[in-house]
Amino acid sequence: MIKIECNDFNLDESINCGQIFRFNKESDNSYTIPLSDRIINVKQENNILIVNSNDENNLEDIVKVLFDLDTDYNEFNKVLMETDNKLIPIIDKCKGFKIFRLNQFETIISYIISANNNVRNIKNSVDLLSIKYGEKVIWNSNEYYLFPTAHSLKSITIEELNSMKLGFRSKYVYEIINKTNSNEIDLNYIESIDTKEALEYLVKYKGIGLKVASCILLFGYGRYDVFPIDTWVKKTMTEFYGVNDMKSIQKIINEKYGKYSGIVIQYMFHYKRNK
DNA sequence: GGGCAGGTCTAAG
DNA sequence: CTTAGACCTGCC
Repeated sequence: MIKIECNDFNLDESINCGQIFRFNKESDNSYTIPLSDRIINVKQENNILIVNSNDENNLEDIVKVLFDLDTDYNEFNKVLMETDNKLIPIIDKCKGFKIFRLNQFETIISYIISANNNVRNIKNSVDLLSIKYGEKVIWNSNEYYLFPTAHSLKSITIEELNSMKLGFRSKYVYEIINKTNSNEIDLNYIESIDTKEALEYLVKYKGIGLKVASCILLFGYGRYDVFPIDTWVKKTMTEFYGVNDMKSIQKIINEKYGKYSGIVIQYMFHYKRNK
């Protein structure tokens, strides 16, 4: 067990705002989360995170990266509230919220599945994939499953993906798996290019539109300057600025929130969805 | 039973 | 280049 000090972090809010699909809330109010290579269990007590894992190697650093603990969000929030006073009540509600840094391949697959889908179904499909193809971890005599790697999915068929309730998205996921395995899609390369290029790189693939690509870059690559505009953000923008069409919404977000757009949008998502 | 859920693809103008 | 329809699935 390790303890990590965390200031201005709210685990509950951050984990329940839809950015991560695979987690379990335990009876003691802790959360169990499968990461790329291990299972962690996290509980927050004030400004201390109590973290357990089946693998404590480098655990503190991994948790800090996962929850973006070393980034000072107060600084962003201050600038944003000065730029746009409409954000003040939203940011006030989102105190302690952090953008998670998730496994990149898992993020790509999960957000392709998210298109025109609901959270219950998304979680169900991602869990089915993990149980069937992910590495099993036994910890404290419980069974957990990591999200599968592209390599471990190399022989999956469209029919199997259909049986995991991916629906019309099966063919998209199938293509991403194969192109990742053939190195046509290079997840490390995306790290090296700027956000605009990375968006163009991702939207070439079927099933990845601007929204999904933005989520991949926000949660898989920590690019705060993307803006994944979904139904909730649209509703917030309509409420605040009376605009409906994507072009106007994009323009306002880009001009007002700039390099922090991704964070603002996540705040809006949280604000509107829980209203 | 129709509508909807963190959109995207496709065909048509 | 822009835009309306269709789309798997499960749950309300």
